[in-house]
Amino acid sequence: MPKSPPSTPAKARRSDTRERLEQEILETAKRLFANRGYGGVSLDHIAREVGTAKQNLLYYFSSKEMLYRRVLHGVLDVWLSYMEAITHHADDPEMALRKYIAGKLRFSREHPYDSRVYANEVIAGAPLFAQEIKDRVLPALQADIAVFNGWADLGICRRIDAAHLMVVLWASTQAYADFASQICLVLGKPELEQKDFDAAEALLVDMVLRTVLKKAG
Amino acid sequence: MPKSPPSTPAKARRSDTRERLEQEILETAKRLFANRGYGGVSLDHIAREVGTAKQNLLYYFSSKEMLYRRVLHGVLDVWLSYMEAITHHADDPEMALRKYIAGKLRFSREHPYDSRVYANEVIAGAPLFAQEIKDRVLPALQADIAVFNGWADLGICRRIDAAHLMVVLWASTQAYADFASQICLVLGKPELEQKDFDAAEALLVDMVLRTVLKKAG
DNA sequence: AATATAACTTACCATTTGGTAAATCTGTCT
DNA sequence: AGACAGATTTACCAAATGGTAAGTTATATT
Repeated sequence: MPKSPPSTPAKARRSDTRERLEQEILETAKRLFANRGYGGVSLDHIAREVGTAKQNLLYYFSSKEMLYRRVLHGVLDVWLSYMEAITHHADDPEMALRKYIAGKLRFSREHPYDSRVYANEVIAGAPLFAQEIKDRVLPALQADIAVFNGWADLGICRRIDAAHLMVVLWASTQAYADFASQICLVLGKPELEQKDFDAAEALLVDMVLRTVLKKAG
Repeated sequence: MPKSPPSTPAKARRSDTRERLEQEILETAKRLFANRGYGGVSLDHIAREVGTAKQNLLYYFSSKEMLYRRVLHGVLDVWLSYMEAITHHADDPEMALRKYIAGKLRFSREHPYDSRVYANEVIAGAPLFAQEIKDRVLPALQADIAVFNGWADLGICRRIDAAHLMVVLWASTQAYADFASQICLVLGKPELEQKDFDAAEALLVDMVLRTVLKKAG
């Protein structure tokens, strides 16, 4: 078998492996930062896990802080990509809320490390992250809040404190990633399964719809 | 003025100052662990903040890990002390839930560092803490869940998934300590005020009562 | 006042930390 | 093949880390 088909542009291959390693470093760093926090992880630790030398990390990322910033940036990309449900269903409160809750729970299930990195950073007061949160998260949240208030204006749902509702939704869904270890203890199982996420979704949807929607009868 | 009244038992005075310093170390360590995580804080850092030498910390606490364990133990004491509302009002669902939500929010307001230390530990998978959580938190939670199920059995409230409801309550209330920095951003203010906690309480109580109670009409 | 003990400090130590500089290796292009 | 840039390792470094051991000061007890 030809180990490198001549049709493949040679130039691309090297930068491909570079990108792949870079990505692997980011993923590994994310996992470790998620579990032990920024201060609890050393470059050497990350490098060993990736299977390269610490100095090679510093070839890819100029410093530990820069590596962390890149991780955070990626986390935020993922986080935001799951958050567009409400504004995308701005005409249908029930659908929007269902999608939103489902999406955020899916995020917790599919990206627990991202969720925990984010949580760690926020708990620490977002020292390296405040600006990016202001620039990217805040507009998204405020758009969602505006949608809620628009519904109330139109009279198609009850007027509630949208900002605090967002907090409740955000905290409740994120808990299934961040606090999974303790939820497992409560549920008496080694790890969360899909049906646990389904149960969480059912409860949350129930709670939120009862609160937000105007009862027909 | 007599600097030490003879009536005061001399023996007590030395151990009093000892205890006071020990307490100050624990408080300072708690604050720093809360903000930067276990790995992000050094003994020297804590000592400087307290105003003593690192080696003196090691006189009071045999190692960094032991100090951290003591901090965690204290955190759990406080945490549990705020969690007894439900079982103390086991005859009145509405009152129990109101008190519970109010209590947990008060915990977040009055003990944000405790809350964050706890959150950090749980996010990390509770490596040093799993046993103590099993021994002390789990029974409390299961008692609460049993109370919920008892209400459902009696038909005085709807049958809901009590474990997940506890998660929602826990996460939502704790968020006002752990994620305060971001909630402030959303609310557009430098720090949370009492009225924000009041608004959170109103919304949460509204949501939970709508979900749990059987509507009269 | 003398002595024992508790409280604190000084001096050290091996290891680990994030980071730099230079040397080496490895594909790629002419 | 040889030059060249990209990728990786080797060799260091100063500072910080958790921790030990011995010394010094303050405080009780006799």
